[in-house]
Amino acid sequence: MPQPPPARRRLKPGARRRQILDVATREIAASGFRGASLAEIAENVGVSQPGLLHHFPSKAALLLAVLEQKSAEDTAIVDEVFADAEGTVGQAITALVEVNQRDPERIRLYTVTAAESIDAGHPAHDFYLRRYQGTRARLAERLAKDRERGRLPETLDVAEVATEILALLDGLQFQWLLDPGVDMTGPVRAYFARLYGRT
Amino acid sequence: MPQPPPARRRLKPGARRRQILDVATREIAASGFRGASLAEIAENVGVSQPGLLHHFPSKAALLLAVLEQKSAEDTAIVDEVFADAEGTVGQAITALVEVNQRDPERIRLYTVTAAESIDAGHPAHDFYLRRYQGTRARLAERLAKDRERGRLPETLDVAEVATEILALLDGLQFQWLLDPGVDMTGPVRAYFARLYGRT
DNA sequence: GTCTATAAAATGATAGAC
DNA sequence: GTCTATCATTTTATAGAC
Repeated sequence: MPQPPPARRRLKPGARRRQILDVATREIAASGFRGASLAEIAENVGVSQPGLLHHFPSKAALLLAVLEQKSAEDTAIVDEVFADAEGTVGQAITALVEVNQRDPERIRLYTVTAAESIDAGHPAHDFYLRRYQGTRARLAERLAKDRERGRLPETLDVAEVATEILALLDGLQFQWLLDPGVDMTGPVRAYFARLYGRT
Repeated sequence: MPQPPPARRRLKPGARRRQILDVATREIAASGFRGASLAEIAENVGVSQPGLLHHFPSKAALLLAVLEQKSAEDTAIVDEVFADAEGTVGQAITALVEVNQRDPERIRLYTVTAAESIDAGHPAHDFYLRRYQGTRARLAERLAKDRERGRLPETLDVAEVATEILALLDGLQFQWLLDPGVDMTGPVRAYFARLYGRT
C-alpha cells in the first residue's frame, strides 16, 4: 500500500493565495478598496470570482490580508534602514525615501487606502489608526536616542517631530504619486539638515 | 400689458443647485467620489435621482462642480491669511492651520478626493495635478519675498521648501482626520521656528 | 424642473455540483 | 479547490410624461 507521505501533501499550500494577494495589491493600489472589483481581480488571477472568494471570505478580508502582508514587508524595509545603530533618524529616513522611490506601487497602496480609511466604516480604519499610533511612538523613541546622543537639541519635543516627519513623508509621497516629476529627496534632505543643524 | 420685469425673473436661479452642491460635498467628503452615490445625495437633498441629474449631467460633473466651488472658498481663505503684507509665510500658514482645524469637512473633501485622483482615469486627476502645480508655484513666490526681506536664508531653495510645506500640511491633515487627537499646530509651529530660525 | 419608469451593467456574496 | 448558476442589490444614466 504505497501511501504518499502526508508531510508532503501541502507542498504549495498558499501558492494561489499569494498570487491572489499580488494581483489584489495591484488593483487596490490603483483604484482603492472601493474602486477595485473582485471580478477584475479574479480575472487577472485566472480564476472565477467565487473561486477567489474560496480563499478569502470577503472583499474586506482580502484588503486586510493585503495590508497585513505589505505591512510585514514594510517592517523589514524599515528595520533595514535603521540597522546602523550609529546612524541618525535623519539618515535612516533619507535612505527609506530612496528605497520607496523604487516601489511606487507599495507606496500608492498605502496612500490610497489610508485616505479612504478616514471613514470610520472603512474596513481598514482601525488598521491605520493603530498603525499610525505605533509608528509615531517608535519614531519618537528613535528620535529620543538621537537627542540623548547630543545629535538633536535637548529641548526637542520628539513626539511632535515624529508626527511632523510622518506627515512630511506622506505628503511628499502623495505629490510624487500624482506628479512623478516631483522630487522627494531634496525636501527630505533639506528638512533634516535644518533639524540636525546645517553642516 | 403688465409684464414682469425680466431682470427679476431669475430671483433664485441656482438655489437648488447650491443645495445639491452642499449635500454632495458632505457625501463625497465622507466616502470619496467612488464611495458616494447619486441616489443617496438625491435623497438627502429631497429630490429624485433623475431630478438631481437635471442640474448636473453626470456624477463626474457634480464632483468637479463641488471641487471648483470649494476651491473658490479656499482661495478666499488663503488670501485672507496672506492679507498682511508684513507677515511671513510661516505666520500665514500657521493661521491657515488654525482656520482649517475648524472645518474638518472641507479638509476631508480634499484629502479623500486628492488621494483617489492619483489614478489617471479619475475625473479629478487633472484638477489636482494643476492645483498642486499652481499652489507650489505661488507658495514659492511668497517664500522668495520672505527671502528677499532677509527673513529667510539667501541660499534657501524656495521651490523645494514650497513642496515641503504643502507635504507637511497634507500629511498633518490626514493624521488629524484619521485621529482627531493628533495636534497639527504644534508641529507646524516647530517646523517654521526652525525654518525662520528660533527666537 | 421634477417626476415615474426603466434600462443596462456591475457589484459582492451564496448554493451546490464536481 | 474550482466551477456554473444565480441572487439580491446597487449603480449611473436615459426616455418621456407632466
